[in-house]
Amino acid sequence: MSRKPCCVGEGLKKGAWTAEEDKKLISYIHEHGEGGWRDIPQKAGLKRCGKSCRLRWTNYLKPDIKRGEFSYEEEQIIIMLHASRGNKWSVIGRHLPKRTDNEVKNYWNTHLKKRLIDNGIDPVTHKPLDSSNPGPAVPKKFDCQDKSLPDEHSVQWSSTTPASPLSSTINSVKPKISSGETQIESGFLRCKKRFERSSSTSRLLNKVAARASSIGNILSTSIEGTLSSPASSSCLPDSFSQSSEHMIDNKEDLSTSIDINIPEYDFPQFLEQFINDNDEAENTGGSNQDLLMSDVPSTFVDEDDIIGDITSWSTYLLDHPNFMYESDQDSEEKNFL
DNA sequence: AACAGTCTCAACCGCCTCGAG
DNA sequence: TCTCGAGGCGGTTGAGACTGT
Repeated sequence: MSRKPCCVGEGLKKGAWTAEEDKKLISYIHEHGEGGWRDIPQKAGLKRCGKSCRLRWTNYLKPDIKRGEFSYEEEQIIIMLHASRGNKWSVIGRHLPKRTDNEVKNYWNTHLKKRLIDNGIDPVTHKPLDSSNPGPAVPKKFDCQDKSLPDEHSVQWSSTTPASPLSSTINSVKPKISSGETQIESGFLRCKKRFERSSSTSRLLNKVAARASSIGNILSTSIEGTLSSPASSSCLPDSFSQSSEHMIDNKEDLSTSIDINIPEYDFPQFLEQFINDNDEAENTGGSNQDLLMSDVPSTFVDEDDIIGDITSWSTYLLDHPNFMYESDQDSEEKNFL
């Protein structure tokens, strides 16, 4: 049995909305609120189907919709969540305040997907496209290389540079250097350079990728409230359960209070902490597994406790909601140069 | 200036989910 | 338990804008 299309009707208008129609819809919703979409066209005096009205409202007319260019941070969030959730645009959209799922979907299809492919990353699996080579397949050049930068700022990956799927994917999105290129390097690029100098580059990159992937899972899972069920949380340490409850309690905050444009940026600090923690762990024999060749799946599960201290990890995220955001250039220069 | 090719994104289509009766 | 329908979701389309020649 096939259902009749909802928008079959005599004289129903299709296509682009006019300013007049927008005005009618807005004033009706302001007066009566959302919902009851089927009846709205008639009541608002529109020759549109209810579904069309709903879409127009949610994707375009709603007052708290943010339009325009996606920031680098928003791009990272999209990639991270896409790696862990796939084409769940509504889920991804919920993590981007004021962005609609439709906008996220469009942006992925027209920008990010293309960029990943250009950099040799499969946008579906988030793994290097050259799957015939099981080794450390990587883009020929570090993907954050900005053509506008002087040569000394171009980081070349060596053939042994590791690339877990997510690290490859995230690397593949060139940060947008703000106009004027006064931010000679983004914090991201500097982090990469720092990693290059590190003797444990491979492990670090893989772990960062693994943890980053997990952040996506943690955030998604917690915000959707699945961690609140005893069944799902019972397998986790008590400390994490408490932490996740804390996250759930704050899900409203997470979804609404994060201002993507906040210029604060703790990523360097986070990396410092991460590197220190990692070094400590290695010195004490706590982490001796080289993940260089490991294939961290996009839906990475920390079964082997690679993300050992998940409580402090999630706590860090809660305390530093802007950890991925661009820093003040000066303070960052001090940290990295 | 004119045309063709490409890109962007608002809007549509059809299937799915879930709650009400 | 089943059916129905509203709302939600993801995939796709196509008009208009943009870019290159």
